[in-house]
Amino acid sequence: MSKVRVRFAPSPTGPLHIGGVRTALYNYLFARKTGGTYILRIEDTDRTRYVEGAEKYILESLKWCGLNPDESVEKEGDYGPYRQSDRKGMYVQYAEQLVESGHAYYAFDTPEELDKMREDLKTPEDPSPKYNYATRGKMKNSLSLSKETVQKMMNEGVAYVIRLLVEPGQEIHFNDIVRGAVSFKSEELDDKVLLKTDKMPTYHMANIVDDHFMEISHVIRGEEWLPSTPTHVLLYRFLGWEDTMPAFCHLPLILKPDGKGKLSKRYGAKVGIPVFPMNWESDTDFFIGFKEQGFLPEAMINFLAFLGWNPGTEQEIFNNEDLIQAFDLERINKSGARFDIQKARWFNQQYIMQTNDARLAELVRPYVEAEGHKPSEEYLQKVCVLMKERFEVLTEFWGNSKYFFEDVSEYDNQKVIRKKWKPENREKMHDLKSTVNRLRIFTAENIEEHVKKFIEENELSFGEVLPFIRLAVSGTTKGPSIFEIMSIIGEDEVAKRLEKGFEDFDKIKESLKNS
RNA sequence: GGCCCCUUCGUCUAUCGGCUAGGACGCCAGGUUUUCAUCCUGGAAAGAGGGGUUCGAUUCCCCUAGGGGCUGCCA
Repeated sequence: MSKVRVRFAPSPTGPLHIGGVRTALYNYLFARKTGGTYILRIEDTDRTRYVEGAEKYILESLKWCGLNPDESVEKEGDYGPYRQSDRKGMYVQYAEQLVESGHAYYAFDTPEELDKMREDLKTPEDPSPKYNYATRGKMKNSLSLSKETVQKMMNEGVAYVIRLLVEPGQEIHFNDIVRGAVSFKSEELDDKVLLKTDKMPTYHMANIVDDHFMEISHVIRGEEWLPSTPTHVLLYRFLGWEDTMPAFCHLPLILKPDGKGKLSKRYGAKVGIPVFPMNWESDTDFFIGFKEQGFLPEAMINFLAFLGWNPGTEQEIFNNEDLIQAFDLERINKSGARFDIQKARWFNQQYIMQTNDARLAELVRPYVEAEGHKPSEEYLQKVCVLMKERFEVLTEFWGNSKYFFEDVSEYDNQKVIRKKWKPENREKMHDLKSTVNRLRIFTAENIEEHVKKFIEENELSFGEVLPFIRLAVSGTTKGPSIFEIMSIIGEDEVAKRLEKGFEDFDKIKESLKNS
């Protein structure tokens, strides 16, 4: 087999959708698995849809995801340029070549005339008439007009496009790696525009020319391209490139989590789930990203890899290297996969738990600093040790861990105060505080030993004491071992919080009683 | 509407003619933790329907139904 060269070819019309990220991932994985080359090509042939900043966003997103291309606009290889607008001059000659060989023709119809044709020919049976063998004779093109008229219009500079001439009565077969044999009848195709009036190619023309000259071996792209693939096969054939035509691999779509349909950006915004790798902000739009929602790129990639593919084993956690090893185009599923944010969160939690303390501290630090605290590296890492299995996404870290960094201002469990707090034990609790505060060795083990001993000696129960130490020190009844928490926070701070907490509990109990 | 693609637990999926249909997420119950999370154990939960082919179909074929995609001088 000749060398594997694959490309991810997004269009810079906005932020890179999560489905695009998965397409990039599968291209990347396949290239790495086969020792091939993974290329990024920017498909910016539609100037009307060009969005400022989108290309940069795509590049940055891929970087964050760890899907760095071997060749791209930032890293030119031997097949450049890697931006289609920079390749503009290449396409015209092949479009012209197709006209000369009788496989394409000039068409002068204005957008208004096209609309009119579609409107006039529309019937209940055929609500969307095509520009094809049946209709092209009625339109203004070099097939329906006389040579002289065409020449005259060209001389006058009348705007024209070049359209592919598709003859009816043929079957176009091709093999898809995911779907197997697929075939279309040529009369179902339309005479697709190849070259637009601005001399820019359409996707159909550009992707064939570029894939050919970039020596692309496999086209791995979304299923939405399946219906236009026969047109692409025809283009390879008419250009004389069919013998080196790439293999096709059409990926199943990523669907909405609930009901039906393709996962869209609007939908994601509506239900508050990320649909983009990173935040996107423009004059008109704001979309939240996985990154800003507290996802680790490895977790997101692992999750995405399993949306439409699986290794056939029961292993689910795959790092980059594992994915490359296990990946196989043959094991990609045919049907669309629903996006399940819950599962994505589970993957993220798995990765957080696996992350070493130093890196986790680094990941979590921005959230702590955003709250105005600058803990030492050592301190933050200690907190991470205790908290790492207690949050699914990074953004939840602060809410669950703030008592390590600042005083307790409120208590999240009033019920336990109302039911179990005994003001008559106040004196004993005060003694407990003093006992704890006197400890010379302030380790979790030592605190635990002495607290338990104190409880026994004073004929208290764990239930009367432990929840209140916890609540006073952390403001919540949830969390890691209270003795570990105390040892990290330190004896002075602990004494202060116990004192204040016990006082607060008395007041709260009193006010709850009255209300 | 037409064309193409798809169809196993709620969701992601395993099964390449022998199935007591396996795993994961989520859910429920129990255990560990006198908290929470983690972890462990158990549970409920599926091959759209109808025809074939076959000794035997979730698996192969056909039809129906349902879903999705495409149907632009957008990609």
